[in-house]
Amino acid sequence: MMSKKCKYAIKALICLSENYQQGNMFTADIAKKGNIPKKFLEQILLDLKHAGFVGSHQGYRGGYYLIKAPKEINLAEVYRVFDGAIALVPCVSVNYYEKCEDCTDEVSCAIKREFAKIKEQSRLIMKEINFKTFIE
Amino acid sequence: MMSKKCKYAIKALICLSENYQQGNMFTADIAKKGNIPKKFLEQILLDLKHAGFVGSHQGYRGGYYLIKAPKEINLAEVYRVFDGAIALVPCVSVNYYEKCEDCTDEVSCAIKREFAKIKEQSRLIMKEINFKTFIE
DNA sequence: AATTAACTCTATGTATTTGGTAGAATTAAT
DNA sequence: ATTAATTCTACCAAATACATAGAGTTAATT
Repeated sequence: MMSKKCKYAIKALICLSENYQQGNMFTADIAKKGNIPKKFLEQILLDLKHAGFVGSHQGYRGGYYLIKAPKEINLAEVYRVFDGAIALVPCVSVNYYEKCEDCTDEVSCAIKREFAKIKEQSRLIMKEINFKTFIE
Repeated sequence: MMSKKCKYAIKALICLSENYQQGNMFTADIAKKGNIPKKFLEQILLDLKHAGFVGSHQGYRGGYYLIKAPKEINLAEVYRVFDGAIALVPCVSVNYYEKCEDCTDEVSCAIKREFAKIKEQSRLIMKEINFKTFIE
């Protein structure tokens, strides 16, 4: 399962995609529209900013806006920011590789072999889904 | 990511698959072979028993053995026992359906629409992988 | 019959993650 | 100067993950 944080992030990005190139949006409005706790959403939008998906204007009448075109943001990269690896085991992750603690021989590991296939399929489908597909 | 419990369960099932129709195995031996904490493995094997994958003999020289043929056990069903839904959002899960708390209109929800595709792909690939594929 | 070595079951414990809140600081248009 | 927004850091409670502990049950062997 995906974390709520990640789901909220996706909802926020959908909101901002619908408003793409039409100025910024208030956190409060995104929160209301997406039914997301405002203070929690603030954190999420900051994360999205640090990750380079959104930009912000501070001060009176400030807010958030999408930097990249909706089509140029895919689900895989957003997922990774909030929930980390797409892979189900760390040893097959490209972006978050870690050796499994219990593993004695990674080369011959059947779990690694099979879960590499799963990861690759998941990665491909999540890469195909972008925020234009969400708002259509 | 998959829980360690689920990974340990898969490792145990691989062990038992390799020993299919050759009598039972001791928890201690599976634990040693899989580098799994024995007491934790005991719980897991019990869960696998309650889920109908393995059988056991009690008492002196007792142990666990696979009930179903390795080919007849797929990854999707094992995953569900330990980590629950394959779906990334509860609203697209068949076996663990729940309405999302923050959802206002499930019918028009773009997240539901897109994540249903992801779930279906994941489900298919995980169903294809069985324990014969693991031991080959 | 006693011993031994296995599974069974329930309770407990600790560390991490998740989901969120609080509040002060900063910024900039009005 | 005021107002209304973002920024940043700290904190907190509940749930989950990852075990460990120990008593009880079972059945082959001696």
